[in-house]
Amino acid sequence: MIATSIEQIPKIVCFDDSPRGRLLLGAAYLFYKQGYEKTTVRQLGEFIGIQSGSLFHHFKSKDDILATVMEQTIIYNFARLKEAAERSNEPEQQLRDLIKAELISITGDTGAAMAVLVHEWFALSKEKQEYLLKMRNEYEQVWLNVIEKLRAQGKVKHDAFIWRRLVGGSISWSVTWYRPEGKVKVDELTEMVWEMALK
Amino acid sequence: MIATSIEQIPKIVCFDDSPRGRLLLGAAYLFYKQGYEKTTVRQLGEFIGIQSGSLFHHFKSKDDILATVMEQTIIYNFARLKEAAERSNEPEQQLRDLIKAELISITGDTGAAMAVLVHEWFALSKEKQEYLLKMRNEYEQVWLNVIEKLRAQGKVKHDAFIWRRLVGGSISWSVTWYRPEGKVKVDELTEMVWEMALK
DNA sequence: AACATTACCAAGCAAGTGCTTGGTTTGTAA
DNA sequence: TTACAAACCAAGCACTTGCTTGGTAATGTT
Repeated sequence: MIATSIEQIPKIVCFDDSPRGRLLLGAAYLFYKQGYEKTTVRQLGEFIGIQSGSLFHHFKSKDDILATVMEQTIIYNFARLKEAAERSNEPEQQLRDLIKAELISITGDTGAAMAVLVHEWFALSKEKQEYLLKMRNEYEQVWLNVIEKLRAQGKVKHDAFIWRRLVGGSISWSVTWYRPEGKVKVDELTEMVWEMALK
Repeated sequence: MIATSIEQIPKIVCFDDSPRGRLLLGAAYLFYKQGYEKTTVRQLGEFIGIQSGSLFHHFKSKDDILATVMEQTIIYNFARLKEAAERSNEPEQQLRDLIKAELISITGDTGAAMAVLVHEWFALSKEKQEYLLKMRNEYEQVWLNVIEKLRAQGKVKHDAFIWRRLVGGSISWSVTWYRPEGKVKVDELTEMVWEMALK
């Protein structure tokens, strides 16, 4: 059910394979599986194969580890979202690309890290929340730009913020049930969300 | 920002005003605001005005407190959902009533308790998860019955489970942003979700 | 070969954790 | 008034927590 060492778990693209990167990978996995509070520094140390005290050579606190996991996750997925937005000039297609990009972020290669980002948000100190929120706002702006174009074309009628939140909810919630190895493929799911959002 | 005693917080209809009920109310509030793991039995005791040890006269473990909060929340909101489903025979109207009922559960009187239910799910022991999952399935069945009727009428085309999860995601996600005292009223939000779901 | 930097270990401290124990107070009903 | 259970207190036990300290090994650069 739950892995006991870092060799048994899949890589996450956000983290390189330096000692520090492996530490973050292990942390993301354990925080994902057990939650931040339930994961002890001793367990994390054992998981990646070092003494618990040695963690604090790389990071100055447990909280700092969490914040770094989240930061790298945001940075990576922000880049992916922007890339998706630039793939087309046609807003309906742009929307499709954004939906798919976000679904992949959440259910695909960075899924565990994204789950941590969503789930352990308020385990963070206030200052670090504030810092990460700024990055989050940039991310949301990519969405809002596309939505506003759709509104200008009369294809979205409601308030852009609320609309985004409803659609974002559908997508984010998939972390609780979607399994990439199941029979529903990401492209199908993308299409379903897209239809709900626009029709 | 965060209350320091139980008199300062709003009541939750799931819990009566016996000593036990007040304990659950305080627990729901603190678990909601801080998370289950971060809330200590000492803090909970102080919050409701008794010694931490006295909590264990009412419940045999901290885990047991959490499970009871969740159980009562499910029972109450299951009743509310069933009531909503029985308010009409016309599936489109039934759907509207279900959406509104769930939005009220999450954003209204039982909001904090529902947030705990969603957020702290895997802080529970496996056995208690299993027990509560049975109740959760009954709850979902109410939804699926209505969706199947809509499918029979050709108003929903996709798989019922997935459709429910996308709609449920939009609704559940509202816990992260919706404020009842804001300008958007529940009826408007209900309408928006309803349109997304059906059109 | 010499040095500097990075990575790590072994041990442990101070504080906090859930929960137990043995006893006292409070409310209720006969 | 007596009887009894429910509600609670004061103290503390056994254990775990994040993190620090002073040192050693590995790595890379000149």
